[in-house]
Amino acid sequence: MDLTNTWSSERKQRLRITDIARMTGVSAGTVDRVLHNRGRVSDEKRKKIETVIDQMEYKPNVFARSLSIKKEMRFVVLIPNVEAGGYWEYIKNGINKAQREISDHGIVIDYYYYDQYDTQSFVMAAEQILGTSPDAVIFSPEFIEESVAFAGKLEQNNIPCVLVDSNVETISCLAYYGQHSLKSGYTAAQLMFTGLPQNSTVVLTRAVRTGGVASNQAIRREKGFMQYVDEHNLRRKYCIVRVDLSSNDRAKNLRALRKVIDANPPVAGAVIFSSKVYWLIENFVKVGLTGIKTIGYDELQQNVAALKAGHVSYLIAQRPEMQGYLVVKELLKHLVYKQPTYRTNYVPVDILTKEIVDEYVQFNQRLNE
Amino acid sequence: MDLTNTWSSERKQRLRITDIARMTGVSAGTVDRVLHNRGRVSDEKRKKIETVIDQMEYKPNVFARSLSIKKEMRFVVLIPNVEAGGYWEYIKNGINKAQREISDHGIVIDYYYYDQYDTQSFVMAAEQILGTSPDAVIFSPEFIEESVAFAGKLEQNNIPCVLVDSNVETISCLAYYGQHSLKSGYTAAQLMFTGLPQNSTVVLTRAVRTGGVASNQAIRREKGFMQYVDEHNLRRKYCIVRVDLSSNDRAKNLRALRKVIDANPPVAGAVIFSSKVYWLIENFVKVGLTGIKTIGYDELQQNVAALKAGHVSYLIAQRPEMQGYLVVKELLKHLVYKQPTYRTNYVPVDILTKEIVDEYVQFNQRLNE
DNA sequence: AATTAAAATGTGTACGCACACACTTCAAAG
DNA sequence: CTTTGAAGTGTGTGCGTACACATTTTAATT
Repeated sequence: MDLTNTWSSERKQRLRITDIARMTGVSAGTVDRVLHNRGRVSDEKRKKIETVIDQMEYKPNVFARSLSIKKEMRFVVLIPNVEAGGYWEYIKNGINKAQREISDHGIVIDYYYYDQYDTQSFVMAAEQILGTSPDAVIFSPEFIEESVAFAGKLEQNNIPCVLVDSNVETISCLAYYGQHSLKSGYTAAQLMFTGLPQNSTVVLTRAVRTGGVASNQAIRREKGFMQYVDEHNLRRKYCIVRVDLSSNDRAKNLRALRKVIDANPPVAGAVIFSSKVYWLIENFVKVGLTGIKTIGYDELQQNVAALKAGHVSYLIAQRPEMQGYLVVKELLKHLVYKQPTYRTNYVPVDILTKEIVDEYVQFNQRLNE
Repeated sequence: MDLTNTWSSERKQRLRITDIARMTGVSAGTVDRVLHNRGRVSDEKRKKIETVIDQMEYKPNVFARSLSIKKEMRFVVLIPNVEAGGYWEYIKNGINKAQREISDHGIVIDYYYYDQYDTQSFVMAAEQILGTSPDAVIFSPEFIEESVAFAGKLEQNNIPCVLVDSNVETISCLAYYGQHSLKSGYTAAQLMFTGLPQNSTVVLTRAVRTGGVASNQAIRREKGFMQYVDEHNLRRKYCIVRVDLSSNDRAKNLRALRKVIDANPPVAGAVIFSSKVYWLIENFVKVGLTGIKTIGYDELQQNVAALKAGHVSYLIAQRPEMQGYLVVKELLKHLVYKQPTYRTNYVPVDILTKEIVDEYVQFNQRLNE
């Protein structure tokens, strides 16, 4: 059965449901039932309609489709507290952009926050969210066990969820968007040791919670970094020391840093496995240590300023707005458009230098307008 | 006049045109006239309506809007011949993605191609395009003078145009998307010389047209590269030699390369300022030169293979699908949605290593699905 | 005051899809 | 031969905007 001729002659527009109906001698309702597998159609007509749909490659008009679908759903976002200019503000901006796009579907997004350094705050927020029975949840699994538990309860209640920034492989969710932290750490090492004078010291720093635990991301980044070190037998050529920084006691941090630096001259490089290099830099200035190779993460305004001032050699970035945006879009794809999704989606490891950072930032900004 | 209360109580949905009409005691038609500045509305009512629109931040439903707009337009694309697996195929894939999204508007895209090495082919295609009076043109201004002339004629005929990949600042067009070639060349140099043993040779190669002219992009990249060299006084420490490669005579290229390499030992690095590093690598293998630092451009499959095999040290990429996609979307923004656009839009300089290239490629692919 | 044109405003329909509901057919049970 | 209910099929309306067209109001002119 070749229907191409019947068709193309009458109408150069795109194939509509009513066209298919006319061509197969049925009504639009029947075609609709076939398209959505709603049953209640005789085998004979179903096959005929399916043939036309396939042969003529029917694609629904997305605008009409979106207009007529009214979902009236509520998505909930659970992320660490958003401080102005901090990493999570970028993620949130991306989510906001997606929200603007989908608000016409009748979808609203509610935010809940937790304290990155306080497990209980996460557990309580999660509890609270479950009480409101949302249609979907977006969250960042900073605390592994608690996140697994939360995801389990969501699954029990048939609430789909997606992960952002940090990944926990054992969680069965719709999708994850974030960076391959191991590789980003590996890359940091690559940049650090290329051309670095031998017999010098490299300082690794991490932010730690009370109890001395670093974040998932920080741990994996360091692991990636050390993987490079070991693969290239660099422990023999360099002295690599780690300093843990706490989020509250700045004076103590400065002392610890100073001690390590004084004990291991000459320091030739430093990395911070969290998003606040600019703060590390401030400390280096206080200690009187300048002109060393420094690597940090994320294109926060203050980091970018430090990069452009020459105090930071490289920033490794991870398109946070994109992460936030895509994570929402993925829910839409699944819940509204019923399309398949990928579970694990790595965002690229972006390497920034002072010369190319401006275009990077501007590009992301314009994309997010 | 505060209308918020009147409103929020009756309806929690988004504000519609008919709501505004009801609230101001007019019909939807009048509101529509105000929204689109079509005149034919008394000052009194216009002001009243405008007040409500502003105060209540009316935003049209994009889906309804898109559905009712039927533009029936034809965009024309003029780019260099697309070879399978080549750079332009990526740009085209991005354009295709945009086309899929906007085909529901009734917009079609026609392709015209020219030979990158033949000015006349561009001129003739341009002529031909003008004859079909398209609604907009997307093109890549490889040949500067001829492109300026083309853009001038388009302007005379009130046909908006956008530039992709290569920029010509004197052309007044709606938008340009592409990479800041100077900075990408500068970055190549940075990567090349960091950690490179002194008193060695770096080979720069370019593809040239008949007549010995290199492409805009290649010229600017080399300029950026040499800018870095001069800023860091590297001519004293390194021997930098250039080899021009022609597109047709491969045997000759090999001889030229061999000659330069033999005359300037030891060669420690090589750059190719066009998208076919993999081909340069093949020649190096033939010459018996391996283990040197090599830098090339664009994530072509063959380049990626060479990168992952360790034959290429870095690739510099420029999101070609994104360029193609955004350039079409920019036309839409202007012609259909009448929103303002930016003239110059630089795509980031992406630095790829063998470890992170996979995520980069996959991310782009999924975005382009 | 009547006529007429222009300005102002209202009405109705198309856009294409989704879905509720009404209607028809038909076979099995009474 | 009717009744009954399920399976199969068609009709109609809403989604919110854009725009053509019809209608009413206003102002200018005779």
